[in-house]
Amino acid sequence: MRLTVCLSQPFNLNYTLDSGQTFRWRKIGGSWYGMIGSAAVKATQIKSTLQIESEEELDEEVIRRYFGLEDDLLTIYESISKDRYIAAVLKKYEGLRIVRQDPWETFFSFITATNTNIKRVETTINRLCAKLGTLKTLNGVALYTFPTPQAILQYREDGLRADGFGYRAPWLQEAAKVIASRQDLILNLIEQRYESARTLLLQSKIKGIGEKAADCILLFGFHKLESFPIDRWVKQSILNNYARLFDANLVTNLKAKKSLDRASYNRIRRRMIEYFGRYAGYAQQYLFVQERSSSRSIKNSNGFNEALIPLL
DNA sequence: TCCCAGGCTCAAC
DNA sequence: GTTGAGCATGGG
Repeated sequence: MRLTVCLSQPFNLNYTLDSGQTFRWRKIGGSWYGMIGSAAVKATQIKSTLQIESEEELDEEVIRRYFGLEDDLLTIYESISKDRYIAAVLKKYEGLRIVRQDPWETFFSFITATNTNIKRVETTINRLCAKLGTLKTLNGVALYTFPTPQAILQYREDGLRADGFGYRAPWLQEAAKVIASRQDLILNLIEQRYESARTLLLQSKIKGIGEKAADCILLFGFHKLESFPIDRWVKQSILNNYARLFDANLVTNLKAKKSLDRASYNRIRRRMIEYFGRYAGYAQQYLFVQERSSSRSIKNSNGFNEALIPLL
């Protein structure tokens, strides 16, 4: 099956799939290979079209929905352009969209992503999919479905530990158990708006899902666009660019401590949502990408931050 | 060898 | 309610 999706608004496939929201898409020769549901998909952007190739029948609506193409990005940009800095970052990564991933995969991925780095999340999760998922080959590229909660349960804690998930193994087991036994949770999370969905998710008391993981799950798995996850990078971006929004005590405290306590996390989260508005999640993702890239460029240069120069 | 990575849990105060 | 140690693992 081949499909051409016309893009009437900004979209950048590279920025979108290389922004730390997803862990399984692979870029091979200008095209991206990945899974949308149980369908292996090859996606190629040619100017303002998105070319889709798959063995399965895929509705254009499914593609649009997955890549967040139904978001009115121009309106979102207008809504979150609150200052010169964010405006410059939005310009730099124009077309980066929040995708709509499978909720269960998002649960699993962001429990795995706690206190580790993206590269390792990618390797461990892809390794697990190759073991427990169903193989789908597209143009000779091996792709796998994401293991069901039942498959994870059957694999047991020891299996996950052996595959490098470390102390998260029992948490992932617990998450699989909850998702397998309580379909109502997913349905309620889909239905509820951000704040109440967040409360519901944290009330589920699944271990490994704290403040930050919950926000990632709601943003990337349920498209709650208010959600503003604060990891180490976003925290750094806030210290660098938005300290003025907070009282000096909080800022001093933030600089001193490595990890963010629950109360501070929620204070910052609420303030940033208040500042950026109902599409705060989009602002967050652009700040995240910018902060990571500028950190890398510092390492690659002579202590001079090149990435920020063209911004301001 | 120590530090860090899309943090979180749990015990102690 | 707040704080801080401890946590699996691999890469720099």
